[in-house]
Amino acid sequence: MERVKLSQSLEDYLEMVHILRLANGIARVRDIAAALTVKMPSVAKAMIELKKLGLVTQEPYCGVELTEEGERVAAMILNRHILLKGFLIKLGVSEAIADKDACCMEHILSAETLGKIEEFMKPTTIAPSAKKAKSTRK
Amino acid sequence: MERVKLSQSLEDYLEMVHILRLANGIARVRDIAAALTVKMPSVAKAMIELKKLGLVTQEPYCGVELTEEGERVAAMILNRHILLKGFLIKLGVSEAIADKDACCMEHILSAETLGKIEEFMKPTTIAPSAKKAKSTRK
DNA sequence: AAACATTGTTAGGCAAAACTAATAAAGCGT
DNA sequence: ACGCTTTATTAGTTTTGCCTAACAATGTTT
Repeated sequence: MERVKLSQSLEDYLEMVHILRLANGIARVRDIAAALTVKMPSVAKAMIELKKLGLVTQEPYCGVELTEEGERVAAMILNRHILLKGFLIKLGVSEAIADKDACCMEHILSAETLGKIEEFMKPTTIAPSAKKAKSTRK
Repeated sequence: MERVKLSQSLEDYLEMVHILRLANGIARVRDIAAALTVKMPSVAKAMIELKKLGLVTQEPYCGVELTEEGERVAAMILNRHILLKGFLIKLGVSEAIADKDACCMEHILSAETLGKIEEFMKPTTIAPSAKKAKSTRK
């Protein structure tokens, strides 16, 4: 259980790889760059880091793939994002802003805070992995 | 109305100057460094930046003072911090973690989200979208 | 007042994360 | 197949924000 500590930036890249693969089946450097509004060389460098960390694989000039571990970590980050976005929307924040703010919050909040938010959301949310599943009826 | 856009780091320094002045009457480089767990040269550099921006003044080898504008900005940041900390505590987060997470959140949340959190914190106000009032009152 | 301790500053280095410019590989279009 | 466009990589620069080490000023002790 190698706990890899990713920078916020690398978390964003990893999450976007996951999202693009879910959406398009493939995560291309071009699209990652566009989605995160950075240039392609920034993506290339980030992918080198993520490869070093064993979270993604990539054959030259091909789409980026996730390793098993990468998939696990990316899903965790994405779940945080979804949780936080839903939370903000529940507070009355508009969807666009909720998405943007969730994207920042997802990298910094402590496990404790995330847990409390999850509790707060329980009645209405699709709990990603309900740890203490109680009245988790949908 | 010169809207100065501070980095998260500079916001932290400015806020800490304010906090130390409120607590001790004076903000010394030594104490700023200790409070933010950085070294003194980092504080010195940050103060140079804040001086350039007209937010603090400092005579060599003396405590750091806030300009009128600096005071205004610092108070705004501190208010955000207090709001967010209270919000997290209301969600059930422990005080120490609430303080730490509030410190991160205060730099990144949009005005809209802050506004909604403010509404949430004063249930006496007219609920804009009356869902189900959270019975989390003390 | 001289020596030492504390506090503050300056100089220089390092790492992260972005950028531009240049190069290389792939994919088409005729 | 040749050239052009798109996509990806590499090299090198910039900015930010931290650090250590060395130096300067201030304060305290005797």
